[in-house]
Amino acid sequence: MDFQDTLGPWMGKTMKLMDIYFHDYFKQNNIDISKKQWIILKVLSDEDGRVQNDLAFVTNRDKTSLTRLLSGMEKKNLVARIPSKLDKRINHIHLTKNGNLLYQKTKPIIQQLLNNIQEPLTETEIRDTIRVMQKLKEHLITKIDSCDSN
Amino acid sequence: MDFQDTLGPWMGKTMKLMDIYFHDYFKQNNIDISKKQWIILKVLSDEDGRVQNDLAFVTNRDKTSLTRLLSGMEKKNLVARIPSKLDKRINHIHLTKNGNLLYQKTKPIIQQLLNNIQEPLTETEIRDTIRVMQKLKEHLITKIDSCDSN
DNA sequence: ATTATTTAGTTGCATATGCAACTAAAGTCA
DNA sequence: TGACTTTAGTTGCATATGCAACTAAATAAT
Repeated sequence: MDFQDTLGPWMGKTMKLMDIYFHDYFKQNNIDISKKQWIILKVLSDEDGRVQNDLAFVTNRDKTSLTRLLSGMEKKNLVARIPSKLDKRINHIHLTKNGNLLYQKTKPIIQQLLNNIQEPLTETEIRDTIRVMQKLKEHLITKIDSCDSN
Repeated sequence: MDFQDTLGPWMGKTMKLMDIYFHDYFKQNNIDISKKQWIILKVLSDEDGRVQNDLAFVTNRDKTSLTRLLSGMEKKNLVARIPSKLDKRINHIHLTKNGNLLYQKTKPIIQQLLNNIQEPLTETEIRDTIRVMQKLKEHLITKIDSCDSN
């Protein structure tokens, strides 16, 4: 089996183009954040005040990576770290007024963006492909877990 | 349309797990290179002595990123930059003996790895999903090009 | 109660990435 | 031939990532 005929490289190239398109689209609309920062805004908009560690988990990111991502966003006044009074180790992460405004501004733009990206695909193609991704993801999780114990 | 129901995030999560599995598998077999470095070895093994800029293009990478990736690989004595005598701006990138040995060592491991990853998928699922990726990729290329001219 | 362990978060180090600005070598054109 | 443009590659700066090692706080164990 040749590497080029497997899913990995095709997914990689396509993801890269999606990221570039995402970035360009934001830039054209004067939205000055990265995709990764946007995802944090989205997660917080769905549920504000999440615990930092939790936020790292749901965004599939090492906690050290999140630490620095949030530091950048704090500098831009998009989010705030609020230490819990019950457990002094914990930070709750909150959207600032500024961060929320920016997120609201991105909402219609993201809708257009998602439509544009998936435009050439049928409903069935999208659904089937997502199902394949889910199957592959579950499979990889079991593979990776079983490696840990070796 | 909700972001979570689109292809992007599913592809992102799955790719991340594939990268982790790739990394772990190499580590278990005492192969001390990253996936990105491995791809360079593979491309050079298929066609040695490629021009540096060319190598950046086929690996979907900014030339500055490749500059530093190659510098790291040169330090590890995996590849060598050979300046062209016909055009003094150009470097031809060659596998070293050491780099080639390492690549040969990875070949059977990569075969197992690719089999393991795609194990739960049928031939049809793989083929259809690659076809969707290709369609999406072509679509994004036209989208991104048309943005440039705006 | 005091020690040991776990948990949340940060910092140091190494890798990887892209944009902008740069150098040097070729190519163009007038 | 001399000035303009293009091309290949590098360097500075900013962002992002993960592993290992660390601090401080909370739990568990004895």
